[in-house]
Amino acid sequence: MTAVQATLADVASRAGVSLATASRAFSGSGGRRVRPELRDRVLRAAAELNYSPNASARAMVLGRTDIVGLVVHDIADPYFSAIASGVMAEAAEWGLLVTVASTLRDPHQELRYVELLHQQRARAVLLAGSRIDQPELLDAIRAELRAVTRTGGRVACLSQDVLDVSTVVVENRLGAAAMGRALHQRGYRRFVVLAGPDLLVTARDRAEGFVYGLAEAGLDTATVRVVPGAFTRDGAYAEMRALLDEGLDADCVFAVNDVMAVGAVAALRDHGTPVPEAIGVAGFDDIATLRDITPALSTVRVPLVEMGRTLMRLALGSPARAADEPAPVQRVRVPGEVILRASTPGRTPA
Amino acid sequence: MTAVQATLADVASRAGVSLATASRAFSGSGGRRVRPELRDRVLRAAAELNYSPNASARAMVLGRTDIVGLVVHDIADPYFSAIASGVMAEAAEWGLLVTVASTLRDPHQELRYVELLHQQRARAVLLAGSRIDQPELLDAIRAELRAVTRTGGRVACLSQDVLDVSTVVVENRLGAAAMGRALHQRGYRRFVVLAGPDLLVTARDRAEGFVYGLAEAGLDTATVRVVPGAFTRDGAYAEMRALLDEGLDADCVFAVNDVMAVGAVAALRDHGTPVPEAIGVAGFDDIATLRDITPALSTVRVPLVEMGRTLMRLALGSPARAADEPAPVQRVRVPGEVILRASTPGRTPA
DNA sequence: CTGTTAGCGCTTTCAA
DNA sequence: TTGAAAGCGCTAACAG
Repeated sequence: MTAVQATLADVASRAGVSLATASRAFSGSGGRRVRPELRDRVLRAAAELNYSPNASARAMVLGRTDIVGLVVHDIADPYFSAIASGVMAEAAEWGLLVTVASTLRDPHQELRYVELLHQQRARAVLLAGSRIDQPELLDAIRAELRAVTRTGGRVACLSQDVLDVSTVVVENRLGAAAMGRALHQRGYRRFVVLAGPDLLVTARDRAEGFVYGLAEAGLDTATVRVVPGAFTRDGAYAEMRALLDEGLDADCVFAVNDVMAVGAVAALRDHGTPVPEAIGVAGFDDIATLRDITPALSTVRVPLVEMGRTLMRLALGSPARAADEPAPVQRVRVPGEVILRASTPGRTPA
Repeated sequence: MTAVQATLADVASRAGVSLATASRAFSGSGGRRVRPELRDRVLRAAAELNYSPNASARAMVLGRTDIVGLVVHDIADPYFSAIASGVMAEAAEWGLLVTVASTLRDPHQELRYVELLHQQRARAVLLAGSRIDQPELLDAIRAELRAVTRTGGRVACLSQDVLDVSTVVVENRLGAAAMGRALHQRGYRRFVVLAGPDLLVTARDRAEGFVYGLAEAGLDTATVRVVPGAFTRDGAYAEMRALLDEGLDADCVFAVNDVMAVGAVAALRDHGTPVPEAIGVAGFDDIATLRDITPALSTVRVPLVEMGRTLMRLALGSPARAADEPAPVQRVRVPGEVILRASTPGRTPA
C-alpha cells in the first residue's frame, strides 16, 4: 500500500537528508544554498515519489498565497470574459492563479465572494463591474475590502472610483458624450436611449453622458427619450419592442452597451424597421465577438483585455515595490474611443 | 498597534473559552454542539475582532480545499465562457470556488496548470476543451490527472473520452453528420469545409463527421473541399478569403465552429459574395452572443452552460456518495441539435 | 458540553 | 552547508 501523497518529509528521508535541506533544495531561498550533490538527491527522490508541494501548507507558513480573486457580474458576458482574459494573462506572468467568481449581478453574492476570497487569503482581490448606487452596499463592500488589505491582500477595482481602492476608471460619461456629439454631427436629432438599470452606475453614467453630449451639440435634450430597463440583450429587445409598438418616432437609438444594441437591432428588424436606413443604432464597449454583425455597430471602444491587465497590475503595484508593502491607491483612467460604423451612416436633413 | 489579523486563538481568549470550543462554535461539527451562551460569546468576539477563518490552515488539517480548478483553452472565447458559467453556477451550489486557467491553446500550459491545481489540492480539476492528437501529450496529461486523483482530488473532462476520467462527451461527429445531411437535403451540393487545425480532435471530428453525413446522403465526397486552418474567426476569414481569391466554386460552407462561420461570412461579404443568396454558411455551437447576426446562422446547438454544470457534477459525483469516496468514471454524451436558419435557406436546382 | 493536546506539511530561525 | 526544532492556524481525537 503506497502512501496517498508523498510529503517533503518522505522526500527528505528517501534522499537521506533533513527536512530543512529538502525544503531548501526546492526554494533555494535567499542565498541559503544546498550542495549540488544533495540537491540532486532531493530532486531525484521527489521525482521518484511523485512529490507535489502542498500549496496550503506553504501558504500557511508564508502567510500568503498565489491566488488572486476576480469578481465579475457575469463571466458569460463577453464584456467580463474579455476583462478576465486580460487579468489571467497578467496573472500568469506573475505566476499567480486566478479564482473567478460570477455574481450573476447579485450584489450580495459579490460581498460573499469577497469574504470568501479573503478567507483564502488571496494575494489580491479584483472587483470588475459597475458599482450599484446604494450607500449601504458600498459601505459593506468597503469594509470587506478593508479586511482584505488589513491581512496584506491587495485590492483593485474596475469601474467607478468610489471604493477608496486603486481603480481602473472607465470614462463612461466622456465616451458616451463623445458618441452623442458624433451622432448629432451625423445629422441625427430624435434620440432614444436604452439606459439600462437606474442604479447601475455604469449604465447611468453612459446614459447621462450621452444626453450631456447631445446638449453640448445644441440639441434640446427634452426631446431625448431615455428608457430604463435591463442591462441585457433581451432587456433591450423587449424595451425596443415596446417602444416600437407604441409608435416610436426616432431616428437613432443609443444602447448603453453593445449587447443591448444588438438586442435593439433584432427588435427593429423583427418589427420591419430597417437599420440603418430607418433608424441608426449605436452601442458601447466594442465587443470583439460582435464586430461582424450587420450592420457593423457604431460603438465606443473600450480596451477590455488591456483593462484587465491594468486591473491586475494596479493591485499588485509596480514590480519594483516589495511584495509586502501596501500598494498606494492609484487611479488609471481609460478613455473610450468613438467608432462610427455602418449602423449610423448619418441622416441628411430631408 | 493592532494585530494584523485575528486568529481563532485570539477569538477564544477574548471569549474566555478554549480554542476547541471556539472552533466548534463555528463548525458545529458532527453533533458536537456548544452551549448557546458560549457560542454567542464566541461569535461576538469574532465579530469584534473582525475574525476571518484562514482557509489555508483549515485546508491543511482537513486535507481538502473548497477550490475547483477549471482549465480552458481561452476564457475570452464565448464557447468557454459559457461553459465556465455553467461550472461556476454548479460550483456555487456546492459552496465551491472556481479557479479558472486559460491556456491560450498551449497544451504545455494546460499541463502546467493541472500541476498547479494539484499543488493547490483542488477538490476537483476540470478540463474543458478539445484534446490534441499527440500520444505523448495525452500520456502526460493522464499522468498529471492521476496525480490529482491519487491525492483524493476529483477529475473530469469535457470533449473526447480519451483520458480515462469521467467525461462529458460532445457528439461532434454525429452532430456534424446530421448537419451534413440536412444541408444536402436543402439542395446544397458543392461544399467547402473550414476544418480548423488537423490535430485538434474536436475540429477533426466535426469536419470528418460532416463529410460522413454528406456521404450518407449520397454525395460523392471527393467533391468536398476540406480546408484546414486556425480554429478562430480570423483564421476562417483568411482561409475563406484565399479560397475566394483563387476562384472558389461552392454553394455552401461549413465552418467547424460559429466563430469561424462568422469569419467566413465576413470574408464572403467583403468579397462581394452575398450570403445566403450566392452561398450558404453553417457553423457549430450556437453561441448565444452570435444569435443575432445576419443572416441568422445555421448551426449545431450544443448546450454549453448545461455542459459546464454537468462537468462539475461529474467530477463531484452524486450527492449521495461520500465526498471522500473515489468517483466512478462516467460518461455523459451530449448530442448536438441541428438548427437551420436563414444562412442556409436551401438551393433549388436551377 | 468543554478543555488539552497532538498534529496537518512546510519554512525558517538558531546552532553546530 | 546542514540539522533540530519551533511554529503558521486550525481541527479532531481524547479526556474530563
